Amino acid sequence: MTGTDRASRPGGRTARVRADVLAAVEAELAEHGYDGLTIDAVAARSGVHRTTVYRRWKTVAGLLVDLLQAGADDAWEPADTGSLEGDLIAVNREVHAALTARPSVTQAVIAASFRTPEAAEALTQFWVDRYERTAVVVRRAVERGEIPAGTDAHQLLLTATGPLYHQLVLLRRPMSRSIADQHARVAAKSLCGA
Amino acid sequence: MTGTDRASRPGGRTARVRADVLAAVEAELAEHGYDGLTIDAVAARSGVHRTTVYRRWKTVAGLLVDLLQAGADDAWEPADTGSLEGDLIAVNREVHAALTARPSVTQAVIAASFRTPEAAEALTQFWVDRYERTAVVVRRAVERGEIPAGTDAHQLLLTATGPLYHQLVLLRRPMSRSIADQHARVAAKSLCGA
DNA sequence: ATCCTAACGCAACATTCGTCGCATTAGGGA
DNA sequence: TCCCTAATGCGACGAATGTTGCGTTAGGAT
Repeated sequence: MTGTDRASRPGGRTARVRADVLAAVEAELAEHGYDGLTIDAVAARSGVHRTTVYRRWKTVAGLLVDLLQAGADDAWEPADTGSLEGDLIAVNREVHAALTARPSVTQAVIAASFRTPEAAEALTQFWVDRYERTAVVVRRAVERGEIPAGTDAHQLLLTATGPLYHQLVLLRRPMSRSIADQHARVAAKSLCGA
Repeated sequence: MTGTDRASRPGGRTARVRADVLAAVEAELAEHGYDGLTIDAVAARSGVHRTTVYRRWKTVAGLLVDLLQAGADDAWEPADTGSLEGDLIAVNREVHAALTARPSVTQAVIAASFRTPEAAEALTQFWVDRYERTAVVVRRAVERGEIPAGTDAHQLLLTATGPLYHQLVLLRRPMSRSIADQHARVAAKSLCGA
């Protein structure tokens, strides 16, 4: 026996179908937004049959989850600017760019996460991973002596990014990049009273 | 001529139907959450016919919007504790309670806002109103001399409440009340470097 | 008390959504 | 090259969702 997984065939056609479908998802997303994202429309545009899409991705949210994972940058890491404030500003600018892009895949995935638990779980895992990686900016700040050793990295990052997500995603109001920077500065100085 | 709106009849039966339907919405929400909230189920429970619900509320989101507006407390105003920090802590505790309640009508309406533009608009208006009313805590702090006169109230409130919404709604992770308090304190002291 | 009509109930219809059984195609190993 | 079968295509089906036309009921004004 070979010992490999017998029940999979990720070869040529399967990969091509996946690429076509995900491309169609992105295109439909750009044209009609998340609301107009239908399995039928994706199937029609990609040239793949409805049934195939249903079988492999199950739901609209599943399509977006796959798109999210396909586009996940495994090599991502936060910028190192030399100061906590600079690092947090860089992080906030990335978040700001992702949320104000048109169309925003991030916004679409967030919307999907409110429909099916699978999408919610995938998005949560994505963010857990991202916030864990970003925690290094706090550790570097501790090593530089900018902030005390016991600082809660997640809470600090939440202070920086939370206002952006709330304003741009939930309140659905605009936010300038400079205001986003200011929230990063507030977070960086949030320990001055401690 | 009377000059009143001729095309409306908000009388007895109409009001009763509305009350029954909204009560059914709340009950269904409590039992099955937002996912299990179906127009058919609401109609069946309320004893009102499907068609009537479709005609008056159109969508599931419309039902929640109406529930939100019906439950909007027009007399609401933030607590006055005597200090900016105390006021912000009180605000954050209200937000925390609303988001961690089970079932949370707020969470349900947020989910609905990602489905139809009408729900999104209603929720945005609701929050705009709430944040405007809450701005009085900042004005009081300015009068007491706690913070400078030019302080941006919305930005300050965003610093306090943003992390809560992000953690509890988008990241879908728990947050203790004491951490919520801490975010309020961070916001209150966010101007120490200015 | 009587009339008008907005709002509602009812049933049939149309559409969309998701599933199932079976035939066909095309990787990939022997 | 040949064979096996995973993956896809295809059409039909059932269920859920939303719509329409029409008859009936009950506010509310006269």
